[in-house]
Amino acid sequence: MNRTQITAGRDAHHRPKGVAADELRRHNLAAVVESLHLHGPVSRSELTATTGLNRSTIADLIGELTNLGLVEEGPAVAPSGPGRPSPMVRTRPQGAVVLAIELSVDSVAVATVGLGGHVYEQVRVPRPRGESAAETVDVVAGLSGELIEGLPADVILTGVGVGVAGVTRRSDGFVQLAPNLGWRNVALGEMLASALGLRDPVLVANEADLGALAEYRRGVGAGVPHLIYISGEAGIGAGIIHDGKPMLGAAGYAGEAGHTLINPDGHLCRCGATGCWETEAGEAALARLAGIPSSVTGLGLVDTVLARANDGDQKTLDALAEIGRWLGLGIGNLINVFNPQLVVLGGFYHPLFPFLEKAVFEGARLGALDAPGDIADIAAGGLGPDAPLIGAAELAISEVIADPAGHSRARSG
Amino acid sequence: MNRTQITAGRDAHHRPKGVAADELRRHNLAAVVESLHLHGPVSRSELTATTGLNRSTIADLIGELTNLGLVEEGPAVAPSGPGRPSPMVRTRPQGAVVLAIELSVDSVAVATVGLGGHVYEQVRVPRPRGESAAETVDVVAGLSGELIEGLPADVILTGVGVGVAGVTRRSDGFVQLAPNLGWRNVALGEMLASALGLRDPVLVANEADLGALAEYRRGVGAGVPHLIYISGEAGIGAGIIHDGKPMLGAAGYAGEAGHTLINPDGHLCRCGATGCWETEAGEAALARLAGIPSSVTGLGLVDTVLARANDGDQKTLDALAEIGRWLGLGIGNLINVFNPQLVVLGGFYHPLFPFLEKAVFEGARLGALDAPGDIADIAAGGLGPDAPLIGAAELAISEVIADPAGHSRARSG
DNA sequence: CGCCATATGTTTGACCCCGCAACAAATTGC
DNA sequence: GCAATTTGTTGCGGGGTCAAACATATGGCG
Repeated sequence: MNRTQITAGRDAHHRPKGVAADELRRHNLAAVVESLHLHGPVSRSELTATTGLNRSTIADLIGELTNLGLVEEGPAVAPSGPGRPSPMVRTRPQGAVVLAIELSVDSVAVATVGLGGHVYEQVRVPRPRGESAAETVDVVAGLSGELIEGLPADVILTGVGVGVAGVTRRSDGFVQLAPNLGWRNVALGEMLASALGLRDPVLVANEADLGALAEYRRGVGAGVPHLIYISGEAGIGAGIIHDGKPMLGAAGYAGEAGHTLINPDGHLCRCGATGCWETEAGEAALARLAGIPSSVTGLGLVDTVLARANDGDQKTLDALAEIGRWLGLGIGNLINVFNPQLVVLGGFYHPLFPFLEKAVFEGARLGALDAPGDIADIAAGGLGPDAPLIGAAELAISEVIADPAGHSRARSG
Repeated sequence: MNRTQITAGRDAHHRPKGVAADELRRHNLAAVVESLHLHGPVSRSELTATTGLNRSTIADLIGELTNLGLVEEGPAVAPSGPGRPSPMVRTRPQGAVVLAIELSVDSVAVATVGLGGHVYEQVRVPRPRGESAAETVDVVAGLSGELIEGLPADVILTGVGVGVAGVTRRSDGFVQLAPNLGWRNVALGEMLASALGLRDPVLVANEADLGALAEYRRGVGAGVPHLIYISGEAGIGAGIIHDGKPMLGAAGYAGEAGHTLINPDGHLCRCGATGCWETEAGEAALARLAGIPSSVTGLGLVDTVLARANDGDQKTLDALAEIGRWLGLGIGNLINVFNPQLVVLGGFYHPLFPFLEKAVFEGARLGALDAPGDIADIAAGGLGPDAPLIGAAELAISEVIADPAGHSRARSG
């Protein structure tokens, strides 16, 4: 708590800004690119319908985007009725390619992804628990170099997105605390920028926030404007999409739900407190209740539990029911506080979902009030373990989408 | 939890909309009105600076707003340097007046408020606990009629805002559950609309959401874009301002933090669950711990506690420390999840704040992670018990601000 | 008191962006 | 092969903002 810093924030009084005509153009260009990026190729005439803009305006916008190399037109397909067929418009992936990086507890992954979501290449390698930030950055830089080498010659690299399992400041990619990676106060954004040697900005975000973004844009939550993504790795993190936009809080720390108090008589958390949600519903709780040594973690733990559960081992099933119950109770809390339409389970909850489902729903039903509970669903993620990686790509691509012309200008200028 | 309804939401896939030129005008008119509404009179030249718009554009906008009766220009004041003095621009309160209504547990209040925040008149009367919705609406309609009668002849009434201590659906003002008012499934928006007999729309919102809005616009949180307002009445509610905008969730239920689980071994809540935050930190907990009969509630309870605390009664002080601790722990949870810059305490926490402060800060420090905790402050509200009432006015006035020309058109057409 | 410097309101013209209407083009169906 | 239909294309007009030139209102200075 800080009684003085707030005054600084207050000086930045909200002063509504006016907007000129070029802002209009930027907005409309972004609307077209976003639509194509998210929903794939559509005909010109469909674009006029969905955007509400005039035929001639759409023609003009597409012309500009074509010149920018972000979009191309193809032949019309399946002219279903009478009338002149409308050509299909699609993104040009090579017009804007980003490097996506995920630094997770047990693995790191790198991918090259183009506008529209085309994945050029993707690799994932294991990461030893306890590896230092410098070492991990080295590994990632190596992988990134290879992937960039492997790209076709005509692609334009335009940004880097990074997901990391820790408390991350958005403004500069500074990782305050990543207990499960064993990191603290790491200037990850800077380190990666210099290790990669690219002139593009490096955007660093929390893994759960990116999982949420990915599931919202391309997963089970596609088009659901109010959703929460629960990332179960060593700890628990939550990413929140509110009204179609990531909810980040003042500095980007929002969603640290793993360390909310849910059971004062519970177990000691590595954050120093007692009874945090993740001590009752997280990986450590699962190992503890299932009677598996705490040295078995990550994928090893999941595989062991999954094997035993499939064999019908009662102790394992009970353990899953118990952490499922706590998981559900915590989800109920989040439902009360955020009123989402959907809660998406990722991380190790994803493969275990069939065994957790019943207890999770019961716990959530118990914890949530009727009104918000009635409109909330719970589901396993649609993108599996790659959700945060895809989210990292989306994060970087969003910069291009937000200002297609400005971005290209900056690149050629 | 509902496994089917979500598909309906998904059909409403986010399709980015294009924007035409008139939207630009609306935005800029709104920017000017909002600036004047929030920050009071400013000179024309200051407006050009803060909005970033051109001198000539500002002149044009002010001309239109003057014609609409929303704004007027006065003589320049205090020309500090050389140069032609710039006339002051201020809101014309009578150009858009709203009726604000607050339905609280122990009292109801009504006010007439003009653009810029000018309060014409304001009344508050006690409300017996247990009064039915129909009875309360009757009382409020009577008070409203008197206040509207008392308005000057030239004012233009333009909307109604209502705050109610319950789980409220924003779209139609339907109150799902107001346990502390004793209401359930009340079509409050409709009832008030017909009882008032006005043609203006009636906007109903949760009391805590309006408290947050009020403290953000005119209270201790003025200009702090990430804040949480805690409303301590019979229960606990939270209103969230995120990035300068109310965070409402999918249906407007967001912020029901009073019923988040914080102590599984705690007390039974009237919501049916055990160990909700409000059973540990709410009014009932205070009475229980201070040894005051549960029949003493609301203001009576606060007065009793305050008197005893001022006398140095140890049992009362201990009770305050205990609920302060729980309050702080719950605030710590909210800080982790929302990463706010400021947490504002309202309702009965406001008068008791001096006795709660120490324990609240300790609890919050314990519950919050370092990173979000370092940038969060906790403070008593700046508007006292009237915060939700002022918020109700702001809610209704926001409609005018968002589209000044359109609103006037609708009125005269 | 008159002049200059300065800041700001006012007017005019230009540009950008979008919508509209007329026309041209491409397809279906008869 | 022709009408109906849908959509791309072109030219025009209007709304909105900006930039520049001009007009106006002040303070400072000699």
